[in-house]
Amino acid sequence: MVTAKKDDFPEKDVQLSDWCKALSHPARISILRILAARTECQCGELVIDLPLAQATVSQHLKVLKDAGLIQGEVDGPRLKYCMNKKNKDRFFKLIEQFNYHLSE
Amino acid sequence: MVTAKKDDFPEKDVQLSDWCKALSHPARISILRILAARTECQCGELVIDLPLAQATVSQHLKVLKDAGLIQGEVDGPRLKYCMNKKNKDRFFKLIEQFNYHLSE
DNA sequence: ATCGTACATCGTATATATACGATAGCATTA
DNA sequence: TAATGCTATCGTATATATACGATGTACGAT
Repeated sequence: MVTAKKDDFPEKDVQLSDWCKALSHPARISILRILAARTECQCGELVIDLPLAQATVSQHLKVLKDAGLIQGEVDGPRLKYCMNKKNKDRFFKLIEQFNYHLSE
Repeated sequence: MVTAKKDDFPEKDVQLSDWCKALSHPARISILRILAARTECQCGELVIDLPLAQATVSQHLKVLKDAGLIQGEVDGPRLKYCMNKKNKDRFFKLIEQFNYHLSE
């Protein structure tokens, strides 16, 4: 990329594409499924369930966190992750609008 | 990536992540919007509407085509692109299922 | 104070993605 | 046949993403 052209596009589409990018790896989709099932979860538990090294899982968590789809909470001695429901709902609403717009 | 771990994940999640990846750039979201509005469209028309060079637009079209979200049709002398409605509907169905699964 | 546990971050290797100019292919038109 | 218009592909530069071992950080337990 000589220069990033991404921001020459409508804000809404940039937001939608950013969220889609956050879901563009099956590990991150799996993480969201696991978090939904357990309400909250430590990184270590995810490492057990996923075919990836701890550093890699941590990296995927960062991507989801930066996209605002999950959040980390300090729960006493442990760091627990959980879904950011507000943004999750925003994402699915935006996707639904997009679908509606395409189908008209 | 030393080795791609992608395929160690459930087929359904790989499919969903592939479609999300196809939507992970605002140019491709814009292209889908334009195609939906015009039913069908030539590459050249897209180049006019997007802040990108012709080669780059063609590359984005390839990504969408490879993901199965659009298709090219030879219409007499011209090559016209249009949505692949079947796969588009599959994608939004899968996304909806995913949302349902997360909300449970 | 030391140890162990849990996790983030660093460093690094490699693969993909983004962007564009240049060029090739392939019809239609002159 | 030559010129034109449209688009895919090549070549190339650069930015991001993926993956993991090693290391750093924080803190409760011994």
